[in-house]
Amino acid sequence: MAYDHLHVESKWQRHWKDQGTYLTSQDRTRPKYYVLDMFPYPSGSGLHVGHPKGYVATDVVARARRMMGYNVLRVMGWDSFGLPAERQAEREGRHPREITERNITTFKGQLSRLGLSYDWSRELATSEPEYYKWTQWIFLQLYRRGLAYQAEVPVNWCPALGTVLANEEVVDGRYVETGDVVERRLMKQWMLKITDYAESLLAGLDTLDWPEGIKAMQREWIGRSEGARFTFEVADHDASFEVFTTRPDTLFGCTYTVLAPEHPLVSRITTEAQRQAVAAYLDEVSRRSERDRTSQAADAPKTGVFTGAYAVHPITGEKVPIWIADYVLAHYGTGAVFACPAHDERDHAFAKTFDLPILEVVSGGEDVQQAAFPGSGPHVNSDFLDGLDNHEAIRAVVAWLEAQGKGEGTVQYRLRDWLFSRQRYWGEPFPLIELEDGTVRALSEGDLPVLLPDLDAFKPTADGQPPLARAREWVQTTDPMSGASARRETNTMPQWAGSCWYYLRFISPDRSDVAWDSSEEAYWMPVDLYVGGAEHAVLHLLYARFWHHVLHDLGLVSTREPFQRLFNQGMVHATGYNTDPDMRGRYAYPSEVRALREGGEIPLSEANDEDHFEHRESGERLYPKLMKMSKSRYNVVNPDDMCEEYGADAMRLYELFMGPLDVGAHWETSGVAGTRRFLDRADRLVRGDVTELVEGRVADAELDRALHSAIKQVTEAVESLRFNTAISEMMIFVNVASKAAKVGVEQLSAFVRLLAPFAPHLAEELWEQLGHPPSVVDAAWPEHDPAKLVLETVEIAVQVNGKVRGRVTLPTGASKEQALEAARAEPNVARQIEGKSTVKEIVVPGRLVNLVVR
RNA sequence: GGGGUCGUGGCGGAAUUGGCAGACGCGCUGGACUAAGGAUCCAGUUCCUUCGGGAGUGGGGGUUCAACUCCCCCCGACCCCA
Repeated sequence: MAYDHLHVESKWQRHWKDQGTYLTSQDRTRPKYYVLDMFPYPSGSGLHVGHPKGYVATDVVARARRMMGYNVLRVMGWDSFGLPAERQAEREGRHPREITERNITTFKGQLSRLGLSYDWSRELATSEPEYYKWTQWIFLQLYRRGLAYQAEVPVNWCPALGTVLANEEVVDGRYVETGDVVERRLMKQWMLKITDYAESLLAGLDTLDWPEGIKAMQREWIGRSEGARFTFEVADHDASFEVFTTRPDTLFGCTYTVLAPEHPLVSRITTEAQRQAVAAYLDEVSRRSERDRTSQAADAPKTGVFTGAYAVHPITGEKVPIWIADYVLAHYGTGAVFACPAHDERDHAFAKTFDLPILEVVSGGEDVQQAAFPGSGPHVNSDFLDGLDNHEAIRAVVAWLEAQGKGEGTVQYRLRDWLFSRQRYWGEPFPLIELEDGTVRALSEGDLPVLLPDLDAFKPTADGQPPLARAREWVQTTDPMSGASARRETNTMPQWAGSCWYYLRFISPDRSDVAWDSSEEAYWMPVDLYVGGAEHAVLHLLYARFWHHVLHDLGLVSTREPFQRLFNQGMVHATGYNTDPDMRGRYAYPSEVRALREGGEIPLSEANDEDHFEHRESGERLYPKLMKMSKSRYNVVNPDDMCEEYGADAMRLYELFMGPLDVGAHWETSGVAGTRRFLDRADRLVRGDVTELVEGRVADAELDRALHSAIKQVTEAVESLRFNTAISEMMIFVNVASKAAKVGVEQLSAFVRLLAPFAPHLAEELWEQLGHPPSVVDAAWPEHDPAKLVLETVEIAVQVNGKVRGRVTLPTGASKEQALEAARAEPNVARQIEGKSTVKEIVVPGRLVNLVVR
């Protein structure tokens, strides 16, 4: 008999709501545990089963920690500003606020059904004025500290969307979301000086309990490199340019220099003879994206053009030609490099292409005319560096440059300042005004929030101004300080802004006088466990850390780092079917797919990649591929359907049982049926339908072993987040208990408490069934007894020459001699070793015996 | 091109970190109870086998009494950086 999940789940969800079960406790005597999910952007398509995987995992942690005596903060909110709502609003002719509210309702409904233990009284949305008031306030803190500035910078401009995009939103010259073409343009933008915090962000990583891979990605993103900066004079001009290099030791191998095409010096130094060629090249370059420019492999064709001008080598005084080439980027380093083709692959390829000289200065490689030698070795052709290795040479040349006042050793970061403005409507307005004389003035705290004005069109204006320029009355304002007329800033903040500090707002979401209560902040911070997708490895996590470091320097938060432990859950995949083997054609819904094997139709669930797939209606050939779930690929599974058919508890269990939390997993709905069967077996067991229940506990070593092993595994899983094996231990307990002649209520009660974080609804029902008053949510977590894990006898394997030839059962703790004696007596083993002499005997207590014979 | 993660039955995945490969679950096969089965229960399920055994964790080599686990080479997948 299957239990009625719809009844059980609605019953307990109502009970929890009526009792306020999940409201955060005000008890400050217990140890705290702040477990946080990366809050979602409430998209129009709703949740699919991949989204709740992390939420279910954190829910298990939160519930178990609560039972272990922790005071748990468990919250959810919405990252609700963003471009998609704005575009949806344009399509539907509604306001983005309306779209956003509708989407939030959908998301919340779907999440609620899963029985997640969120304290919904702390719900927040980044697009609410009560929230973004404080986002603006934090911006003011940054601004006052000199960390926000305006600059004319090359940006990714998307004409179709009428906005700039962040570098990370552009791949291959197109917006990753829509495929719209993106071009490079110089525009005045707000920037945040995250580069000032490069060293701090780098150092902080060492203190964090994060996956090494994510830390490595952040380190790479920050890209600290040590090297030297020095100056080249331009021959016959009153001009010079700085270069940065990590290999100053190869300076004597410099045979030419290269400026970025956008370098300000280019137009000044280009000779008449070269002017036309340079102009043509600049035009060509402007059409290439940055990624195209930098993503060239060493063997990819190099482009560039000679300016006609020469630079003076800072040491030798020789003249070397100045080229421009697009592999040098204007805003990385100094926008200029010296080229040493003998020891740098890109320089080598460039020199080969344009027939420039190649001079070896580090020996130890092959023929440098044929290939660059980037390795180390004694220096040659290098005057005072001759004979030194790379390390010594770098130190010597930097010392020389510094002594001559021509340069210095320096540290360079790849990290660039954060482009912080967007020409969009649905984002936080800047708390800034511009006076008529052009000075920018920050508003004061009392002027916040700067509310988003209501508009009925959300596209940029015809003359290319951001949508907010449409709100004429809003834009035209007066300076609250002087009463002078002023204009409001019409850019808005990027979507990353709101998510930079939401974890702080959850701490005291109802305070209207402060962003957060500092004593509460001191109690709850840092976030003990932060779970979300690895796709935010760099951006969100770096931006949020940056703000937090600044807030810490301002004395506004008590910890240096916001997220002590980070865990990335893997994505959920499902098979998508496309008319093209490379998935560039049209997708088909699984229900439209027919699978054929040897000409006959087989169920889709049995098919593999070797089978033939076609569209039921059109007969068109289809190709299967396991892919990330997404609506556009027609391969999503809706959690509502799972809850309806199998129940939220079965769905929750399957999310975690699929495989390790941190790796991708393939969704199979039949697996949910499996976890549901487990719950049904547990239900029947606790109801006494399969075996006799007795008061107290029964003395049954096997049963106790299964129980205590499950307690141990589940308890460890709460720390390690390895839930799949923990669930299997609970299954084993139910299997063992179901076979036992009788089971004690105490033993079942312990099991139900283990089950509670995973399947909270059924666990409440079973807890009641066992005679306990509600709620199991606050029952004490069981502890395992190591003594119960030891069985009286143990079966060990007997190997002969490394191959298993038999098994013997021994009392636990048997001596080596006993083990050997029993092993030799085992008939099959005895036959195998008969007439042979023993060379070696290996005994691993409780595991195996290996007899090496000849 | 560089770096990282990984590769185990028909499928998802276990394996105390060098000690019985395939736990647990899905699927499948047979049986029981059934008017019925998308319910439940029982048994089986890596492959080959002359039923003695033999082979087996992407492929090849190595270290070891013992290798999914450690080392070297190769192939493949995914991710990140160029």
